[in-house]
Amino acid sequence: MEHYQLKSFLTVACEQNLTRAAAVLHISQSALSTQIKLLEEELGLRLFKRTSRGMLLTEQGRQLLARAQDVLEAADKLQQQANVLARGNTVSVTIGLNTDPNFLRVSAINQRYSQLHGNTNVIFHLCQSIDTTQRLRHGQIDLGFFYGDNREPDIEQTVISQVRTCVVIPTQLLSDDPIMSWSEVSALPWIWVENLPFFAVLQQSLGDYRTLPNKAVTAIDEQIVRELVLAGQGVAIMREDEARPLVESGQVKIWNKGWGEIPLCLGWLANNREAPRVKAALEVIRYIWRKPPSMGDGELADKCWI
Amino acid sequence: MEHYQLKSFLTVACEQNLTRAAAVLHISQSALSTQIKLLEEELGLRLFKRTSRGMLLTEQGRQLLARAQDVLEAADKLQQQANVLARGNTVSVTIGLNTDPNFLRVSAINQRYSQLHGNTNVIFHLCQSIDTTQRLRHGQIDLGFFYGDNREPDIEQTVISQVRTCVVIPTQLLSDDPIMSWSEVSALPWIWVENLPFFAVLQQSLGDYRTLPNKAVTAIDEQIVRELVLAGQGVAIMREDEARPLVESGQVKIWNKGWGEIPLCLGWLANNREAPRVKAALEVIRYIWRKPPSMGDGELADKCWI
DNA sequence: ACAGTTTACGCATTTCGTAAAAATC
DNA sequence: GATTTTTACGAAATGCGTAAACTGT
Repeated sequence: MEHYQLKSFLTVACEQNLTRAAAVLHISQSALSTQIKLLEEELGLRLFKRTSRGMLLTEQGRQLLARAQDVLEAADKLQQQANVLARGNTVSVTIGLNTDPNFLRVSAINQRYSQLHGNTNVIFHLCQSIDTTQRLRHGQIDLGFFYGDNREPDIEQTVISQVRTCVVIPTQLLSDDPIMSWSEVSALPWIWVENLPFFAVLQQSLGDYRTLPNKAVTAIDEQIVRELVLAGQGVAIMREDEARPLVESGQVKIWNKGWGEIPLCLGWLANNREAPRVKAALEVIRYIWRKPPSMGDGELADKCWI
Repeated sequence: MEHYQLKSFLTVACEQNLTRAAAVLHISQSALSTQIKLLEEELGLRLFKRTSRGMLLTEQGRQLLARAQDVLEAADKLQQQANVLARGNTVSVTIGLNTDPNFLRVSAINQRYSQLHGNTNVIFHLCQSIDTTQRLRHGQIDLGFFYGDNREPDIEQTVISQVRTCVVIPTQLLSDDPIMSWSEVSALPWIWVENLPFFAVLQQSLGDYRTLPNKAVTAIDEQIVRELVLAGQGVAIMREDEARPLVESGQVKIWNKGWGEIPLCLGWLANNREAPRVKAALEVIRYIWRKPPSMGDGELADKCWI
């Protein structure tokens, strides 16, 4: 799957016609045809429905086009930032986020950090728990949040908080019986996230129940889990705070035996332990996470619009 | 700039050594060497410093690696979602967001939407104002937010709100004189966002002052603007609500002649005017945006953690 | 019959690998 | 002098274009 294939995919989707798209891309129809064909083969599905009047996106193609555009956009940004970097520059402390910024209180962290250390500044960067170690080692981030334990010799860590997780069941999937056993729940379709250590916790608390859940769909990230749960596609494990609004709107129920707890940790390179920016950031984050968030406080307060 | 080059870039950065990286990638050292060289030439900067012990990321390389990893991650997600789509599926209404979800009240929108229409669900997708039209036309999004006016025959729109914008000046760049004229401000370095129509508004309100600001840096998106402003790299135009916490933390001041207002619009394909999911979503969004957000309400209420 | 996509096949470009040269500690 | 990157060049692979075949309206 190469960049030029995605660009072709996008262009064909726009033009809805191979001939015109080929003209736009300044290549021949036949070359474009094989590009699309190879891309479809690689992805293992049909992106377009071929009609006598042109190429029409399939539903699958429609959904993947959005993702393809994400890739192209990210690549654009890379190119543009390269242009920018050919001149200006910026130095700062960089913090990796393994989940949504609001939950991690980035706004409060930034505010306090820059109050205490006016000259430097914080850059937040999204990255999955699983990548944190790697990104720390190569200096892309100075500190990083991640779930679970991650004992590696060159990385130090501190537990920031315990995150409560729960099993959410879309109302569509509920049986009449209000009480469900693990065997009943595990038989339902599950929505799975690769590389997210939430399930290990559930397994612990369930103890004996060794049955593995029935993985119906493997999702890509937490956001997609939310989409799929809302669509009633399956049961999933979510953070409690994320599940709450879904419960309140009546779309899901929480399975009362499915509660778990997982540590939210903050890690940094042992070598950088004494670096001022790291020490400072660590102190700030510990301070911000000492107290639970509440209305008049932290991330909520400075999101207020009035 | 192709996918395999970025993968090579990442691997070399990880291994800090061409020879090892080549082994990981199952290609020869020489091939890898030329790949990196070509990538550097294309980007117009040096990604690595060559030492006798291997390849070390430059500061520019470090920053670009983060972006490259974003691209690779997006590509991974595309591949994974393709795998998912080879089986399951989901149907829903999709809404494009041109700026941060919290500001656009996605949580409140989702909550009300799913209360009223339990069977469908909302999928939010980030996309720049400039892309909204295109994404609407090709069905990637059913409705989309964008800034400013965008009169096109096949797209209908409604003004959702007026967004107040202001000119923020990092304290580092302030002169002693508390009152600054446009010629003084425009002479400062500016941080620019391609494709964001904030400046047109400023130009209107300033009227006579035709001097163009001194564009020091062209940033890639709003998040980077924020980073660069915090780093004191230049003056920028931001949404008022985004600027407020920066002002409160004393990092920037607002230039009092720089206030502007720009419409936040919601658009949809004229052809889809009667589609139930579009009508329903439109109604919900209008309702949510009728009243200003406040503490007990909407996006803040359901982010509460206690 | 027409507008469009797919397939076949030779050609051109790109990329790769081997091996030698250059650079740095 | 050991380790590592760069350069040179022939070989392999990949993508491209022309032209013919195919498909549905």
